[in-house]
Formats: sequence, structure tokens, C-alpha cells
Amino acid sequence: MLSDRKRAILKAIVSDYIQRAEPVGSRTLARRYNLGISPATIRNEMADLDEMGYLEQPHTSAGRIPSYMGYRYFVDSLMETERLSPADEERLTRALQQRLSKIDTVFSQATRVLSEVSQYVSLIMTPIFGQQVFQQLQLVPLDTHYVVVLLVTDTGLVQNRVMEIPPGVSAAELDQIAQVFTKLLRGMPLENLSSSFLQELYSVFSRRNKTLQHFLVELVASFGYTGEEKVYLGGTTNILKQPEFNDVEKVRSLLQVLEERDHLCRLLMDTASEDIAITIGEENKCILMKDCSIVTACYEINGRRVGTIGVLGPTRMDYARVVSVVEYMQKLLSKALAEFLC
Amino acid sequence: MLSDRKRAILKAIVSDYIQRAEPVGSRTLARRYNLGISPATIRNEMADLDEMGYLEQPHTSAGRIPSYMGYRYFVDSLMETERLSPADEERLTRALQQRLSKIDTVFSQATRVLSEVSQYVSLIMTPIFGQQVFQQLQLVPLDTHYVVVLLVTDTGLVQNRVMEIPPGVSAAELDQIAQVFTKLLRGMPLENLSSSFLQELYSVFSRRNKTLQHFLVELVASFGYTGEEKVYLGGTTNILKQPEFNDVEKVRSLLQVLEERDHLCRLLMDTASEDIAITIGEENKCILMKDCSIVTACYEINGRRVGTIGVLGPTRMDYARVVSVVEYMQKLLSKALAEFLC
DNA sequence: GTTAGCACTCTCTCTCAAAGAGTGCTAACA
DNA sequence: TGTTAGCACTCTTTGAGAGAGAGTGCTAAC
Repeated sequence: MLSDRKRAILKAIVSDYIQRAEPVGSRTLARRYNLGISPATIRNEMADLDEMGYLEQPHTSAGRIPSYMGYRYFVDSLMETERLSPADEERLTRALQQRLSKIDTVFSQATRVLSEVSQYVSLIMTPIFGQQVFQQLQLVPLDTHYVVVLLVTDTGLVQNRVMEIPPGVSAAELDQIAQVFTKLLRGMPLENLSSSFLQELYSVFSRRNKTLQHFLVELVASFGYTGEEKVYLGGTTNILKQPEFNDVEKVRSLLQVLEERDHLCRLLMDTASEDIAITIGEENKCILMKDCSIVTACYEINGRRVGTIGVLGPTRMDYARVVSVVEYMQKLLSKALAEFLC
Repeated sequence: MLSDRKRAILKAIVSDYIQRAEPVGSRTLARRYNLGISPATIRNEMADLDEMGYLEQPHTSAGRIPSYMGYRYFVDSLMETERLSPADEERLTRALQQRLSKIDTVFSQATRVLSEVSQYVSLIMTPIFGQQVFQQLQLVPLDTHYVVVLLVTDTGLVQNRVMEIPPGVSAAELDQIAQVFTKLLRGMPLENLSSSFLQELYSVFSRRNKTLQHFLVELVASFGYTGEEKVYLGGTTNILKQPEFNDVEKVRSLLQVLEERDHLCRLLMDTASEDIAITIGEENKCILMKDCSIVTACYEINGRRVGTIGVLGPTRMDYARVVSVVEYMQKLLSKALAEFLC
């Protein structure tokens, strides 16, 4: 356990470094923060904090910068989050208030404003496909050969895909299939579609031939489809304003991560459980992200946490502010989606 | 008109600069290319080309680099495109050959492999919404309150959107509306939906009340929706390997353009007419793109050029190679889409 | 326990000189 | 007359060295 004085010093150092991006020395610290002790004393405490692993020294005659442990301690027990400024709150609110025609627009607007207000990179993942609850299936024949499979879930997702109609199956029969599906599946999370259900389904249509069976298998397969989640990404260029990304090599390795949808999903899903989750530097599974931190939260649809929003920045990010922004956006987005889906 | 010797020298300079990214001097040129003339002669010719505007000098004692005019001349009359290597051809082909479940996958695979093979940034725009031809409309009621509007076009696009059912309209009536729409509109490009058509439509349903009219207006409005075109973007990080993007400021301004979907659309649409179009440096409408060039081509669906693919790189890009890659991908994608849509 | 003083270290910036690459001009050459 | 060799000149790049500045750790005094 750290003494109060050490805590005060650590807090001052982290705050200062977050603000200025430059190693903090004892003299500067004494001048800028009213700690009531001399630089020499601060030096002693800093040496302790260094040894304990909370601080690091880029080189002998530089000031100290927070280590990963320093950031972690700061975030867990020193940081004071405060309410967003009314101007920022309004900015966020307004972006989601205007009449939005498509659910896609809700997400893209949210992503845009989230990066603008946070001044970092923003990420929003659409509801996880498998976690959505089946509501109904419709089979809409386009002509004699093709049928549109229309899958509706509780989160407002309406997904369509075109399939071939198996020979000899009439429109009435397709309708019947859709009805059986809907009846059997309503209220079931998509990821829970087990093979036992399939058995039941097949038995209903057991009188029919192989072709139909094949059709059903393909139909169900389209439900099990993962990777339907889209990740909206905004404000990539914001990160380039940060002095730590003045090196093109660093930019490249970060962009490489941001370019891969799968990486982003993993980044956002890792922490999907808690309320507001903060992943700092080396806590990231992806080694290329060791100089970045992510603040994530889940938004809700129908009271269920179905998707994640996040803000990504350097480890030196303004955690207090970002937490406020993410928290606010989390509520805002949940509300906007609820309204959108009526 | 340039003399043969000037052409040979210009060609050598541009080729050399494309390859090495460093100003080319007369001595180096004489050594590396077998032009049969001395450095001094080359110097005289270079001075001429400089004065004519084909070359530029970063400073007095540096070699020459091609000006915008130099690149333009090179692309128009000096460049020799050659066939892609079999390895590259196979790489491109294979990416689009595997069984792809969704049309989305076709585009994203194409984008990925296009950037990998070209080693620059790749762009693919989905078919322009308004240019697609209406095939049919279906109205599928979800329950008593909501209906899914299902719009099918000739390019395989199946788009759905949820609308409220106006009070007092039965399923049978919805069906009738859909049938009238389909009958009146089949074969018409979406962008041609004029107000005269609307009059006709309204007259058919003229006996009905305001509510229905409102519904119809909204329905039609959803056809006129633009911005449905998606731009796939790949290989952003490739551009950071280029020495001209060692400056973070340059990277930032480029990424800013790439972040805006509208910018990208404009980039790709500007040149949608010709076969293979090359836009060099300052020819770009967007001033931030003055150090970049784009090679674009259109892919076809049902024999109509509906969308654009492109490769973006520095003005110093390997035009010959990129043209080959884009040309090959253009054909490949048209074929893949034809097969996909059966 | 706290503080002042001091020697020491390391980076950053500036200057300066030398090296290197390339040019333009002039005069000689075929 | 076109081509070439020679040469003085220009400009950038690189590296070394000096000095300033910031900060530390240690010691000794308060």
C-alpha cells in the first residue's frame, strides 16, 4: 500500500504526463503542483516509486514517466472522473437526436461523434449475431427459382439472403417451412440452435426427399453464420496528432491492427463482460497494441448487452475524460437504438 | 513533339525514379541505362526537358525528378505495360475462385487481394444504387404493425428496410401495392423514377386516403436513397512503406481523405467513363491528394458498368504494373460477380 | 524525516567543416 | 554543328564537438 504522499506524487506525475507527453522531473513537479515538499523529497519518493515499478526513466537524466503499473494504479485508485462539459454532452446528444433513417446511420453517426468528442479513435461493434434472439423467418419467392430468406431478430436486425428453391417445392410449402421455423425457434438465441433442434425440424419434414433436407441444412447454416458483426471505425487520424505516433513505423503497426476487422472484434469482445472496461498497454492480447489503451462499454437493446463501443488511444490517453465520454455514449446509444426500434 | 532521344531520356528518368524514389542525375543515368551518350549530353537534354516542364529539380545540385507533366507524358506515350506474372495472376484468381457465400465476401476478398498484389491502397465501390435496374418490390408484413420492404435489382442487390404499416391497410392491400409497383417499374433504372411516375402511381391508389399516400411517398423515397454505395478499402498500410510518406503530416492528410466515404466515392466516380483511367497527382479534385495517383476501371454486371475498382498510390507509383493488375482484376471481378449472381 | 548543494550524466541544439552528388558553362573535338 | 571533357560552383548530408539545459543521486546539514 502506498503512502498518501506517494499517491499524491504518482497522481501528479501521471496527470502531468498525460497532459504534456514529456517526462516529469522533480523540480517541475514541485513547481507545478502544490505538494508542500521540496524537489529533493520528491526525488526520494520518485526513486521509491521507480523501484516499486510504478515509474520508469527513459534515461538517467530524464524525468520519470508512468510504467504500465503506474497507469493501472492511476486508473484503479487515483483517477477522478468528472462529468462531461455541457457542450460535449450536447454535441453527442445532437448527433443521435436527428431523425435517422437507417440503423446503419445510427451507428455511423455515433462513431463519428464519439471520435470527435474524445479526440481518439472510436470503435462501435454491431450486435453479436449469435447472441440475438430469433423472432421470425420469412421465405419470399422472387420467381420460380429463387427465394429470399428473411431473418428477423429482436435487435431489429433484418437480414436477407438469396437461396435457390429446391425443385418441386411450391410457394405454399416454402411458407409452411417458414411457419414451422418461426414457431419452433421464436425466442431462441441464434447461437443455441443445437443439432437436437435440427433433428426435430427434419422429422417434421421427414416425408420429404433429400433435396429438401439439403435446403433446410443450408437454411440453418445461414443462421449459424458468424462474422456478421460489423465494426465501425472513426477518427483514425486523431491518433496521428499524438506525439507518440510521430514515428511512421508505429503508425503502420497500429493501422495494421485497425485494418483487420477480426482484430477489432477481438479487441472489443475481450472485455464485453464488465460495465466500463479499461485495457491498458500490454494488457492487450495483440502485441502490436502494447502502446495503446482501450476503454470499452456495452450498449443495450431490450435490456440485453448486445454490442460494444470503445475508444482507443495511446497509453497516455486522458482516461478520466474518455471514461466519461464512453459512459455517456453508452447510455445515449442504448436510448437511440431503443427509440429507433420503437 | 519530343525527339526520340529526349523520349528515351525521359523514360529512363521516370522509370528510375519510380523504382528508387531518388532524384536522377546525368552521370547515374548514363551509367545505369545504355543510352550511348555521355553525361554531358544527357545534361543538356535534361536542361531542355526541365525547361519544357517535364522535369523538376528539388534544388540546384540535385538530380531531376519527373513533374506532373512528366508522369502524364510517361503514362500516355512511354510506358510499356506487360502481362502480370503467372504467380500474381494465380493469386488474384484464387482469391475469387473459392466458394464465396455472400456478395459482400466477393468484394472484400477482391479488395484484399488487390492491395496485396499491387502493394498499394485498393478501393472497390459497390454498384451505384441509382444506376441499378428495378426488378421487383415485395412487401412482407412482420406483424400487424411493421412491414419489410424488399427491393430487388438486376445486380443482385436485395435491400430491405422496415416501415410502419399505415393503419387500416390489410396484407392483401400491401400485396397489391407491391404488385402495382413491380408492374410499373420493372426494367426502370432507379434514378429515373420521375415525379410523373409518382403521379401515375398515386392515381392508381387515388381512392385511398392521406395515410396511404404518405406511405407511398416514403416507399418511393427509399428508392431514391443515395449513399447506398459502399466503398471497400484495403492495404492502407502499404502506402506507409513508401518513402514519400515518411512524414506523419502527409500520412495524416491522406488518411483523412480515406476516412471519408464520400471522398472515396468521388475519387472513384470522377473517372467512371473510360476503360482504364489514370488520374495523376494534381489532376485529383481533392487538393490533399496532389501527391497521389489513382488507376481506376469499371467492372460489369449484366454487361453494364455498374461499379468501379481502383488502386491508389503515390504519384511515383509503378503505373505499368498497377494498370496490369487493375485490368486483370476488372475482368476477374466481372466474371466472379456474374457467376455469383448465376 | 526533510532539504540544500553539488558533481555527474544524458540529451538536444547549434555550428562548422568535409564529403558527395550534381549542375552549368566553356572550350575542345569529330 | 552536335558531342564531350573538364572544371568551378552550389547545395545537401553527415559527423564531430561544444555548450546549454534538465534532471538525478548522493552527501551533509538542518
